[in-house]
Amino acid sequence: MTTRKDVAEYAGVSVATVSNVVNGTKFVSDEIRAKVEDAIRALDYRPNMVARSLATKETRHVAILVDNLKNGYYTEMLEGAQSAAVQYGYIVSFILCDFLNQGGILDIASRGLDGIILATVRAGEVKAVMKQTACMTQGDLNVEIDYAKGVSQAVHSLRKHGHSDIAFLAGTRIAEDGSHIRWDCFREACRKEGIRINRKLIIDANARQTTDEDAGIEAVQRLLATGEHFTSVMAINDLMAIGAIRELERNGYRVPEDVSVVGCDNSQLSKYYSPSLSTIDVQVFELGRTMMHNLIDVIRGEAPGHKTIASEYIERESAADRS
Amino acid sequence: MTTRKDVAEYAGVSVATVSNVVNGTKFVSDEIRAKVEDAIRALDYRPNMVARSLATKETRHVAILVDNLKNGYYTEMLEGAQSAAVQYGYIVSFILCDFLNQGGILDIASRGLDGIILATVRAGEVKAVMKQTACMTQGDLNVEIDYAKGVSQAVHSLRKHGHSDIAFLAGTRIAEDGSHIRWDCFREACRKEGIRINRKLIIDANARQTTDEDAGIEAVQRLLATGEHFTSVMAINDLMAIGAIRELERNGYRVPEDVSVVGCDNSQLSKYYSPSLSTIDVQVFELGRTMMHNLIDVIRGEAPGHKTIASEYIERESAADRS
DNA sequence: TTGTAGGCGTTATCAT
DNA sequence: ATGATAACGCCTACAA
Repeated sequence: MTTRKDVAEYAGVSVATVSNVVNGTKFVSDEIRAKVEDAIRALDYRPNMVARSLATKETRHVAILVDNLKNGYYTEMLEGAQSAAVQYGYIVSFILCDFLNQGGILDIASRGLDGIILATVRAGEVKAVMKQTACMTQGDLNVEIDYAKGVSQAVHSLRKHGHSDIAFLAGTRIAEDGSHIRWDCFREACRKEGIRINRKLIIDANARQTTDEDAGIEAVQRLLATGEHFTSVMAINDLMAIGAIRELERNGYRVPEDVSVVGCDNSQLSKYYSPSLSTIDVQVFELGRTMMHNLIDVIRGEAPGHKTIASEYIERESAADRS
Repeated sequence: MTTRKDVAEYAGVSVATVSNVVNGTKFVSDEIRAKVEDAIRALDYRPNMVARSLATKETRHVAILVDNLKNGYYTEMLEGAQSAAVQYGYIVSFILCDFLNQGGILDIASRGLDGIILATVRAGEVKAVMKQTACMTQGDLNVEIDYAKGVSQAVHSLRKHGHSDIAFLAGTRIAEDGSHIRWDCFREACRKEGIRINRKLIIDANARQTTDEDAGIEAVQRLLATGEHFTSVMAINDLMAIGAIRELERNGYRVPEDVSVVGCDNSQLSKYYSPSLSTIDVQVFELGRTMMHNLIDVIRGEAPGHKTIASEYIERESAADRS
């Protein structure tokens, strides 16, 4: 491995000068700069990031902590995050929450990461332990998702399809992962559209810890048990929506002929499921990109700008006029 | 940040001794060891990985290079890889091929990564450039996938369902991503089952560069154009299979009543698609886990053991007796 | 404008 | 069984 010293000797200058041309730290005369650059080329020199990190306390290495990679939401966010990171010369590691327990946290603390994005329900838990590194959630990074637009488009569309009795499947993590925002948006959208919300059609806080397909099934069971009248269902995410459809069909309801169903996230599934799922698309790639962008701002001591991520209702087969 | 020197002073020993108890490098008397351990606890000392890396030339930081994260195949592999890495104290970064062009390669070369797993079609391209780091493909790491089992189970099942005219949608990257292995397995399976392969039903090397849903659609169009008789279709992956189903249905064929369709990969989609897709499950998590395990072996100078990853046919709705 | 030298936190080689 | 101390490759005052 060729070091900066090699380059200095080859070019007949001091190591400091090499540093200065590599980093542009100080002004270097054109003549010497050329000599150094030639030497760098000739020796195929590449600065050693590890040594640089030791000296500067800056690794240009960040991480993003996610619950899992099965959910397209997270992977798209990772892609977005990487797209921003690479632009600034940062390398990004992913960390799965599951492995955090296995002694992982402490290990991470010693790696000198410049920052960590916490894209997990367990953000608080992590923050409490990791004092060494800047651990930032979506909120800390000053980026928010404008669910209002997509949700209100969805509610508007449902109303135009003749639905006024809308059930809402909220899932359980209502306070932690931002789904309460969707609920707020839903309420607001109904108000705007002049739709009266029937409290009994709000299926809230179920027993299970996740908002997956089974949660959707269970929610519909509880919904049907109420005996209340409804013609459409909005779910907190696509998986719950799919579970809902499945359970509705099992009970003899046709979707969308009898009941319209709307999900949230525009996951890959929603497009391929049958009936294809009407859902709310959130620009998750952009979300990831912005979070990383802002994290790097924070690392550099700048205040992160505020950004709002757009959402949009996408209508597919699962929502339509009642037949 | 508390350093080793702080610990040494606090415990009244030398820095070298602290190292020895931290790393277990040399024998340390119980008495002194206890003092050091107390100091470590009292000062909440954590060794600095960056400094350690500079001294040892070992970062315990690896990367895995993937084409994208949209494909569940890759994300499951990442999860598997991480599960092994964390066990040995390695942190893993992911790198998307797309961002490699944007000056990324050189940046990576200087980070002192201990190793990189190349899970991409463009492996050769990368290997040529990255001489600094150990770049290893699945083959280099001595792990292979036993497609034969799953494929032969599938063919066997199709035969029992009364299918003997099986079309095979091969896609285009037949030489690069291991799909030719599936083709070999298919041939072998047919031989074992006594099924004669009709060459005209092998839809090979299409114009497009990808093996996605559209490729499946196009393949079926070409298949139908041959005018040959067939009652079932095997596709190189799930997305192509779904495209195939779509195009078959558009042409008035019912799946599985008229034509049975089998995919490959057991992606999340295959379970949710309607009709749910019969497919071949490959233990991709285990694949990722083993690759990382073997990579770490290589890093440590040991020869990676050979491992075969299992595959298994999973029958769902899309394959059945002809009606 | 360029060079010198001390320090970043560890490891590892020698002495003791 | 411990302790000094020179690397590791780079950055950065401070000198020249």
